[in-house]
Amino acid sequence: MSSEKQIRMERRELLLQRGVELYPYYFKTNSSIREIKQNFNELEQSDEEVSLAGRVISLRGHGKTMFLDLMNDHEKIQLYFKSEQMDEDCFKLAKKIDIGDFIGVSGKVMKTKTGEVTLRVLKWMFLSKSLMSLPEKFHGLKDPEIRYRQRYLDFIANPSSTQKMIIRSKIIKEIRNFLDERGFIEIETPILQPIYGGAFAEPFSTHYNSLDREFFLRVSNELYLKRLLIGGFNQIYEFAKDFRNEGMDKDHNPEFTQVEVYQAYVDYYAMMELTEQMFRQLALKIHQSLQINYAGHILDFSQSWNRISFIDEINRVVGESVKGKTSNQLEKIAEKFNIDCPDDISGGKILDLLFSNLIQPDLIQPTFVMDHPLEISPLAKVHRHNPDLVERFEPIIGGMEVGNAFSELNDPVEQRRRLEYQNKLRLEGGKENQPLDEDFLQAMSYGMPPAGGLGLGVDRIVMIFTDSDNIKEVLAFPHLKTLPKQDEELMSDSNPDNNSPVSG
RNA sequence: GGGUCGCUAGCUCAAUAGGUAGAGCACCUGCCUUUUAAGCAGGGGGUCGUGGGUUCGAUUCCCACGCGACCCA
Repeated sequence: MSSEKQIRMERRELLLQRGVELYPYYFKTNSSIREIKQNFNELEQSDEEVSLAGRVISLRGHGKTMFLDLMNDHEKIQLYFKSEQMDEDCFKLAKKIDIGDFIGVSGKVMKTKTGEVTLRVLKWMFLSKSLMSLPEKFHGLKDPEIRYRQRYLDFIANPSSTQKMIIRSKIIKEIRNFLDERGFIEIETPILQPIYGGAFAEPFSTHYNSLDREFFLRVSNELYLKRLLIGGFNQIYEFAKDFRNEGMDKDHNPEFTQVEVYQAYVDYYAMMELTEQMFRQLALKIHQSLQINYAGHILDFSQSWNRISFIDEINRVVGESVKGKTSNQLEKIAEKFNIDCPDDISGGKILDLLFSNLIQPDLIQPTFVMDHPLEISPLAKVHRHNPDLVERFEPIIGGMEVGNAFSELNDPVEQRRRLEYQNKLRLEGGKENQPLDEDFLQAMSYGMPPAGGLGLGVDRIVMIFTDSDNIKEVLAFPHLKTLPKQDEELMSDSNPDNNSPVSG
């Protein structure tokens, strides 16, 4: 049995025995692959010696010469090793380079017959020896399971995956710039919360040892940012990792990133404008264009977004007015459209299902869906012209919800009523309904300014700007089910002295 | 939650009307001083996702399960 790993292990041992340094502490470079490619002519004329570091990603040996491709910082350059141009031992040692190794080299630039910019190596050293073979050089790595479980291999093998991470970083930076330019300040709020709230979702729970009580990973940071409004901060935002204890699919990861933005003294119309401006700026900075490709469509950010009414759209699609309909009547309508409703579902929830199934998928161009039922929006202010609705909008792009925004409810008495109702539903079994947060209600009693609030799903925005059809593509480490083997290991590691059988 | 498809060498993929599996790249040995999916010659490598069942015999057929992809709810 001689697997490649074993062969490489033996090679490693042999080299170490010979006193070859395989894992040195540093390597000083004086150039980069990009720089060499950009300044090739000058470098060639100056005859200057340049040094580079990187990972060997392919290797072509020719007896007394060899060609290697070196990758660093997602750029690639060819290296040329020639026996007569370096110390004999040095060249012999080069025969021990494996694909995947990190090496440091110095030499002079040249072009090959075919015109490829190449570094003619005069000296080199190992920086790190690899024990595993990399994915195949031509077909690369395709298996989505390995791509996501061993994401580092995906980044080595698939430049488009790397590119998505780079764009993600740019988007986050650009949203920060956009908000900072407008006077917003970023404030971090707790991820571990004694009471969760601010969204419809089941939480992850954990145990806080020193307090000896259950805590929750936040499903939202909304109630904390509102406390900051109460505390006198007028324009605030937070990039928040939120955690919702639910399944994963194409556009859901249980752990996801939102940017939540609050501004005092404005309503949801101001938040719509802010959203439009933000996406315009993102499109220009990321793609240098107000039109971007997504899922075979051209999304146009040059215009004001479409604004449609949640209820009007439902009325239109179901062919009758849903105003005043009981949940039983709504359930019958849903059935007509082959939409299954869970037991004990509320009327508002059914309307939400109708909307997301029948209307949302067709909303490709940027659209604001406005004015949702009060019942499913406990933190939003009542609509100024319709007591059944709230002032709320969801930005929809490419058929996907990318956020949620309100004219924020700031009447403490009404807020208590609404949260008490939510809590009642929760106690009756509504797992996604939020508990009553007395501390938050007390804060609001001191007076909260009128405000517009906006939450945007960063992962989904990145999906749109990278033309990705799956949220896993835009997460560095998407959640996957643990493999059975891993499960066993985790159990035995975490409970080394637990011999008692686990029931259930 | 339901349906469809997939899981074969490190990677990308074949094959078998049921008789213990192949290719390319990668790897090993040798040759090779401008190659670039280098080339030539030789070689090694597989619990065919897991567990049952049918069978003289299962990677192949059946059942269950796991993981993943897509579609539906």
